[in-house]
Amino acid sequence: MSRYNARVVEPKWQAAWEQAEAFKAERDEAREKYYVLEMFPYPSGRIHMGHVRNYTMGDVVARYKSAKGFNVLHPMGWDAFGMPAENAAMDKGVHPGDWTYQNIADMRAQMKPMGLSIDWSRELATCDPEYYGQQQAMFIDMMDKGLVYRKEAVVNWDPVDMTVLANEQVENGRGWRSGALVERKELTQWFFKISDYSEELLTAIDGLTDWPEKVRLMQKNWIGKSRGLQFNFETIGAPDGHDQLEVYTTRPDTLFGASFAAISCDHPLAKALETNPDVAAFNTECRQMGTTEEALEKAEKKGFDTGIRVVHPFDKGWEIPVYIANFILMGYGTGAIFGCPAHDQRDLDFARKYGLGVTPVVCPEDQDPDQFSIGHEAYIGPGRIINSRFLDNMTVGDAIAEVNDRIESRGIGVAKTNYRLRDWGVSRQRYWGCPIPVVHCAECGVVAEKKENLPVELPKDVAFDRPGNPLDRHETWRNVPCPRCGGAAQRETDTMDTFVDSSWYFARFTAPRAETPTVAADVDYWMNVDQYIGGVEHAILHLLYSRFFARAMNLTGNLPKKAIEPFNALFTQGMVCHETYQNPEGKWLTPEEIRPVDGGYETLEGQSVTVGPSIKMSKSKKNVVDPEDIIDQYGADTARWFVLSDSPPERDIEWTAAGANAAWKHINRVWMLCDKIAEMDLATTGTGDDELLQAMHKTIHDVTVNIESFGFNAAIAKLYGFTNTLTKSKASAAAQKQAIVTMAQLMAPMTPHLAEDIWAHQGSQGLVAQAPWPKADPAMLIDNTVTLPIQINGKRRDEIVVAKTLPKEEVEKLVLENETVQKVLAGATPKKLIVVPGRIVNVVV
RNA sequence: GCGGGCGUGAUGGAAUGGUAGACAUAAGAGACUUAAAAUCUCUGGGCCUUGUGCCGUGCGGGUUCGAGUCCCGCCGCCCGCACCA
Repeated sequence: MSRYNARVVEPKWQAAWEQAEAFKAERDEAREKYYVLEMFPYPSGRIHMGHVRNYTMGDVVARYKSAKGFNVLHPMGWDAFGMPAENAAMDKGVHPGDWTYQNIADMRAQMKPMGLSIDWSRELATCDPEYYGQQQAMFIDMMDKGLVYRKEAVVNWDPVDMTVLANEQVENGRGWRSGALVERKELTQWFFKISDYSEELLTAIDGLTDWPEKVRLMQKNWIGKSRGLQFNFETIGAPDGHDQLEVYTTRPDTLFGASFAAISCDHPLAKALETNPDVAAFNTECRQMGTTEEALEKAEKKGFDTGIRVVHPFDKGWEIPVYIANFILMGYGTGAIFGCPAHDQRDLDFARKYGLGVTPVVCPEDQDPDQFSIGHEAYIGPGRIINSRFLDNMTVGDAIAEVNDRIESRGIGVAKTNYRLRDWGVSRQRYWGCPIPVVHCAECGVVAEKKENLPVELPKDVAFDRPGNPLDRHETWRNVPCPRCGGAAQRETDTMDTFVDSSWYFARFTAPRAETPTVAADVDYWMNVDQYIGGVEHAILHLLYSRFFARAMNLTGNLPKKAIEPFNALFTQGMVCHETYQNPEGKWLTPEEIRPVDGGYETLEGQSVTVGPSIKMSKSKKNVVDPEDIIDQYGADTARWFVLSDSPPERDIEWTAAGANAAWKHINRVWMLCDKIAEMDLATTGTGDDELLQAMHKTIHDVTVNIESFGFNAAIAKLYGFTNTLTKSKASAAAQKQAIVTMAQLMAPMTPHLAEDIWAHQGSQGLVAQAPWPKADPAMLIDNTVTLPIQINGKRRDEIVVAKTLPKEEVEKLVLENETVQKVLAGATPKKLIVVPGRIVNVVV
């Protein structure tokens, strides 16, 4: 009897696949293609269990689809630009490029032993000039099509480090390195006009039927279409040029409940008032809040009474105070609102704080309008309009229409559809990103680089010993002739958001070495991505930007019309979690730093260990398990089997040593079974061949259905079940051999190395990786009899076994003859008898 | 704060509105063994009055012959919030 040794077997089959070029994807118009893609990783240098789970899922799909006869494309690349490389440069003095390429080499070396069916010949990194040069070409094309523009936008500014900070680099309003209070600063930045596509991106969501409903909802809410009214108030006491204040509201029906107006601290009027030191101080305070919407919304609502008043559009004598408020965003609507505290919680909180009036103007149907008042909760539901003169007694909808009509007919405003989606700011004041291929010329202005000069490569000789962007101070790189007039000019030193890099890599994979961004024949054949797999944390930004970019690429001729929705199906997988451990001092401990004792753990030094909840694996909590260690110890198949087995793919999975060990034991059990069967004399007869083969066909059917529907854990449960059946079977050698070979095929997407070894051990020809998927015989799936539970008043009390084809009347007769039913009925007739054929019987008494 | 999701035994989870707990882990008992490991077999939601019993899918209501599943209201946890990737 031989034992299964993953350490020997796995590299052997990986070499066999490589030699057979089993996963090389070649365009072949005669075959139907299938494109599987997992979200490509950031090259941090170490793979983690989240990667293992993600790529294993993709690999199951890729190997399954390949067995089903599809021409599969399953590539891998690196999302290689970004801040960590610059941080490493600052901390360790290494060049971001060297650091990144070393990490890529390390991670690739950790991934290869997983046995993924990846076409490595298509590997790319977004920091390859070969890649980002094509991205620059598309940027220029997009400029030509009017999809790119510049405008002022606010950034987090660290006044000590003299640098722009990312939101994650701002901690409690201070820069993470300097500790200085962060300011909001306005810079001229590059934008993509994603807002041109707001409506298109919204309506097209309805066509994404194979995306999770939650992701589609999140995108719809993010785009945030609203119908509203944009109109002008006349102002009293405002500086010159501000005799009107334009506001946007989605609730024009509440206009008679208005008790204040509020503007953003970045609103032109607020800026114009900064000659008043109190206003300047308040605005400065607002600007120290950070730029995230979250910070804005969570912060205590504060306002500053400007002393300016606006006149109610329907009552010349009604003056409303204008506040500068810290919760109004300049980027949404007009950066100014009117507040109706009775029907908006934020406005209500604000009004209570500053002692402003709260007049209810919408009364719920079941309330008496004379008694209805607002306490601590705003009323945002439907109802009848009250306290609103000509609007009284209208519905909310009618009142909105009426106010819109009156405002429009007076020419002081217009009903308008608004979107929450803002244009995509792509400028980053950093070195390690794709340079924006533009030159600033004193004569010609902003000029795109000539395409033949692409790529605009990042200079290698840079240093990070000083704050700021090294591109800004790199004289020879920066000073170049103007592409148009040839005069002295300067390169743009902003680089692109890394989301740009990841917005088209899936298209580049179809022709990764081409000298144009894409090649028509290749994108036509391979696009779209048939199955995209990644974390739900990308539900909005990455996926929405990619949808936009695909449309832009279509406009610039780089992508066919059919690919403007690039991902046919999307699956979002859960995270990998692990228990957390702390010593008595509260220090986090890794799973290697503890050992089990009765009912718990202790440190290797014998200290007691507090076990915390299972949370996402993270370096800071030290609850990480290194995939490399697991693969060394158990082999890749064990790791793959375990990350698929215990939890539904969309949900979080808890990594446990016991679970990994169980997966390993099972792989060995299957191998032993295979070995036992291989040693049987093929002429050996037995009993129960039919039962075994029926179980086999049912397993083929169940596993197939479960893989198709991403029920990998359920597929594995069925394979466990079939292993038990086969272990106990007394069937003939021929039937058992057929069963074990079929099982190898069914396991191949999850445990490809074991499957190959069983396949070879049973004397099958070629590779499982290139064998067709087994087919379930429909005739073998039908049971002749069925066990029917009998419920009495909805509770299961007994069961009967009947022929599957038995008519309903016959079933009813049998049920009424049933002993348990007779006892309960005691001679009476049931009130109701429900027979669901093949399912259940319910007797209502 | 806003948007989205999730919640079932000791544990991970299964279950087209139709037998709740498949499959697996931990635990217990047994077989084999000088012993241990490994392997195999059995038990495996809770309660009591042990019955044709009662309770049980985060909590409270509702719809239905029948609800883990559908609806309403809570609670808890997780993800995203536009410069992390």
